Amino acid sequence: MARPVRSLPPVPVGAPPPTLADVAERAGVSRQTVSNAVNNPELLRPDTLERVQHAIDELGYTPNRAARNLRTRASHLIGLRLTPVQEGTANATVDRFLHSLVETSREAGYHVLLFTADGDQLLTGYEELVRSTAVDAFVVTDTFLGNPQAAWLEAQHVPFVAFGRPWDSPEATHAWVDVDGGTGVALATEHLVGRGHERIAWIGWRKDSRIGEDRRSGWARVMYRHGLRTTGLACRVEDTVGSGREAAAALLDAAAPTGFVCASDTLAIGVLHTLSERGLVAGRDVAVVGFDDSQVAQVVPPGLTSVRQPLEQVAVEIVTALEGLLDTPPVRRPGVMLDPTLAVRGSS
Amino acid sequence: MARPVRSLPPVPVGAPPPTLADVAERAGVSRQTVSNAVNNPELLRPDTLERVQHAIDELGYTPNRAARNLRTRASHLIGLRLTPVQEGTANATVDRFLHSLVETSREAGYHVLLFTADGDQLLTGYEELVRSTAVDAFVVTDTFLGNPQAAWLEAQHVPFVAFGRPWDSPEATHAWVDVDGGTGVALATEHLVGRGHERIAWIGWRKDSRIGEDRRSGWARVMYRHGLRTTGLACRVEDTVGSGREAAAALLDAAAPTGFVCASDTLAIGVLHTLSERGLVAGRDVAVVGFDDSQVAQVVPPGLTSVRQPLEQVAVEIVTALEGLLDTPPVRRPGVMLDPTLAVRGSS
DNA sequence: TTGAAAGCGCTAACAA
DNA sequence: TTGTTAGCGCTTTCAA
Repeated sequence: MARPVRSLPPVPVGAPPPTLADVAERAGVSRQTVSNAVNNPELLRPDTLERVQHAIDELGYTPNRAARNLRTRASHLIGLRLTPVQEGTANATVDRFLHSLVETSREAGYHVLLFTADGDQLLTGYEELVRSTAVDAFVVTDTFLGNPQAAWLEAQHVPFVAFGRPWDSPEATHAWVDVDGGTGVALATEHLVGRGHERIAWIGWRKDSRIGEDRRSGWARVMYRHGLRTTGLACRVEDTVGSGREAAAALLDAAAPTGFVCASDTLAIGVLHTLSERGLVAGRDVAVVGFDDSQVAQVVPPGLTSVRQPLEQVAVEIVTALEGLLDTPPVRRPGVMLDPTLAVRGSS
Repeated sequence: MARPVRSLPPVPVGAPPPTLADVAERAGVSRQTVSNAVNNPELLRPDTLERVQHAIDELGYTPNRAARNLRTRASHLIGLRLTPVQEGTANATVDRFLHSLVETSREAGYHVLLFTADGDQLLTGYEELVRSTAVDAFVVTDTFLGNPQAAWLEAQHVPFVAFGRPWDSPEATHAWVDVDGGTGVALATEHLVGRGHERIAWIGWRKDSRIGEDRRSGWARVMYRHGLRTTGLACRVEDTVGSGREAAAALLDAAAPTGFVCASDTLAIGVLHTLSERGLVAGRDVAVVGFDDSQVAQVVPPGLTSVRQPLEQVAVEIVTALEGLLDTPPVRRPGVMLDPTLAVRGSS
């Protein structure tokens, strides 16, 4: 034991935690009154409440979760599937989002329970948690690729909120929160235009990516608005550093853009690779903007300008929606769309 | 509903999940027999087991967690405090570790529950979960800075496994798993020596960081072994990109090292900054090695050689230790030390 | 405003 | 090998 511990609880070490009955006996009231003191304090006479509260503090009582869950048929747990880590990319919004979600959830009285499930096991993962009543609701994060989770959960009447629009099913009525990628990219493009760039290239994802096309629209919109040429300045590739690198090389050769706006930091890093291979300096010779404001964007020299999603706010909106769904009666909210910001750094 | 859902469960939508009693009735056995079929199948006669199993499958029965938890006084949940995200650094091992931990835990029948707690609230966060019997055990990740969690948990007899040695309390007897940073850095230094470098600098953390000093020892050891000079080639700074950048500049001016070994990818990125400012090319003019094999190391041009912790293996060892602790009677294992590997990339 | 009774779904201990 | 009984700790319902 390295150093003195401040907040030693009144509970004797090793002994089972005190129960409602212990508190009741100590306070000289019935168990029910203690329960009310905890859950409906307004029902008690002030002096009784204080007496009970005192006993609770003395004993260090905290309601037993399992018992409460069994009785109320709720776990106060929110399930979140952890998506596989993509190594070799700059995609790392999970960390920031997760932290915000956990923090916001706690303020609402919920904890976050993680699980993994891929491929064929995907639905099974959700199903198991639903059937064992392990969680009250889910936060779903992969809303593209016609993901079956949302559909399944909706069909099962399991409460959930999606981070991401229901791209493939506009008729879906579930709660969702998303960030307007098109606006983010427009912000980025506008930023480059403001810096005097006229040949601004777009490196995005394959055409079947709805998110990619949405982001691309932000670039196209701003280019049109300023009467700037877009032909020959866009290309769509896979989301890897290598693809970004190759795309940048091809675009530089064919159209000599002075700025690049990319659908992801991963692609933008690819552009940086090409620049450094050609002895070009990002920010001085060619401007580059990424998307996600990853750690990579923050630390790579000379700093990668990037579109930043307001993940903290996303978490707040998600939890708010979740609270609504878990209310009795449930309150359904429409989708919530948030605007990203632009983190400007050396690369532009 | 975008597309057809494959695995519709037999449970009618909206209806409460089936209970043990439902299965018992359907199979024509007692509730206890169903319970045994689930938990101690070897007690049943094969034909009874099959009949019960059939009923379970038909009804899509999964034991209610709350009820089981209440009865067994266990939650099958493992608590993990999510440490704050450090923006502007390359420290992002959390993602990889978390994923491995969740996956390994599941195989052992556990789920991971996240919580946040900082500063004064630190112990309260743990305490609340302990008192409400929300989790069976914890995984503790910040074992430096004389962290009070481990001491508190140990004093409370709460099962936990630490990722990280008990640096500040060698007398501690709790279970831990750690990665040998010194060996990792030795690996890195040896790698540079093998490439013909003789003036290899060390950029580490402040002297009061036990982890930092441990990593440094790997560098010193290899340098001595090869009879290479270390004086004037080491410095200790804060773990930020800026500090790494400044340290690299100072070292280059004073001792003209041809290689840098750093205590973190964050510091190594700082070195890359200095190199690019001076028109030096990492990997060609000066070699750089980081620590953690972060996403940043993986994608930054020209690729940052870095010491990689075997986080998947760490998770496995942690869960194994946890299973031991939660066994009856508990099985205490000594600390487990794992060796890192070196991910070689363009920077060396 | 407080208390008594019942039961959520499960499993440990015992009995048959 | 299977069934019966009891009770984990809590909250809902109803009565005092």
